[in-house]
Amino acid sequence: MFVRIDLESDVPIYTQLTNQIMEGIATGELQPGEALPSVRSLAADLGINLHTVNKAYTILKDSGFIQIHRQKGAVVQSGGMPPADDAYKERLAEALRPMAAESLGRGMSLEDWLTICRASFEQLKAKREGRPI
Amino acid sequence: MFVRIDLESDVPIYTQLTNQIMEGIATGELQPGEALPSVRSLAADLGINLHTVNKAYTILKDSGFIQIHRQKGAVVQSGGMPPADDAYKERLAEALRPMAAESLGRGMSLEDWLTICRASFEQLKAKREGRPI
DNA sequence: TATGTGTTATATATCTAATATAACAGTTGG
DNA sequence: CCAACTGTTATATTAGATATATAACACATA
Repeated sequence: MFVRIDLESDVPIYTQLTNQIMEGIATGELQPGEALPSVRSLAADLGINLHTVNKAYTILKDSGFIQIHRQKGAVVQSGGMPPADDAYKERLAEALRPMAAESLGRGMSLEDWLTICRASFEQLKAKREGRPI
Repeated sequence: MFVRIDLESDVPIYTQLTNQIMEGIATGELQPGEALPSVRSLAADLGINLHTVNKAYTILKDSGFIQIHRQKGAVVQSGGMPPADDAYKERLAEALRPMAAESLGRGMSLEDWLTICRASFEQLKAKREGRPI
């Protein structure tokens, strides 16, 4: 697995896991229909508890990025990813606001800001496109 | 004061406070040299504890957005705001990554993403420029 | 029938968030 | 000088989040 957990980070382990799996899905490193490791095996691999992995899986299931077949395991969503609807865009804008405020406060220009935003997105997109489907 | 606290939010109160004061500074609603309310009066206004306000003030002081004169109170930084140096830009990019990943996963294009990023920044910037110095 | 899924249920330890009091050091206004 | 106001420090308590440890359950399947 490609997951790396930082136990020193102040970001909760289940959040790190959720983010990295989501990133894997976004970049195509994890293909639709592809099986994720079982909660027990991934927990063992990472040296963490089964429930911590389960919490990440549950979050991803609830937001629609994976499916969980009760006796078969977790699988990357194959019936289309959840849409970027208005509700999501609003949540996104809300989350971006404090960052935009701090950047503006530190004297960044709109161009500075957009450069970093663009880089963050393109980096992931490039990863996906450099990958066979 | 312009601060609104949402007690139902899962965002900690001191973080909400920190963000809103930072936003006030970024938009110019709070001018350099301007005094902030004392920890006790702001806490009373918002119906929260003095230490919660103090925590927000301490974070803003440590990051360089306000100064604290021990017996005079908290004042918006007048000696220049902290810069958007490489360390900050790296932290920013790191924080943006999970959001970019989810947006990409949900099928947003680079243009969709940049539109929302631009709007978040411009909204604050416009507020600042529509304000006399 | 044994094994491997996710799930549920308890229990525990540790840390964060928030509150409640109280006191201290130093400035400032009456 | 004295009362009032700053931030600061200290202690204690409550509630919740995070993470772990065990154990058991329901269900499919090899």
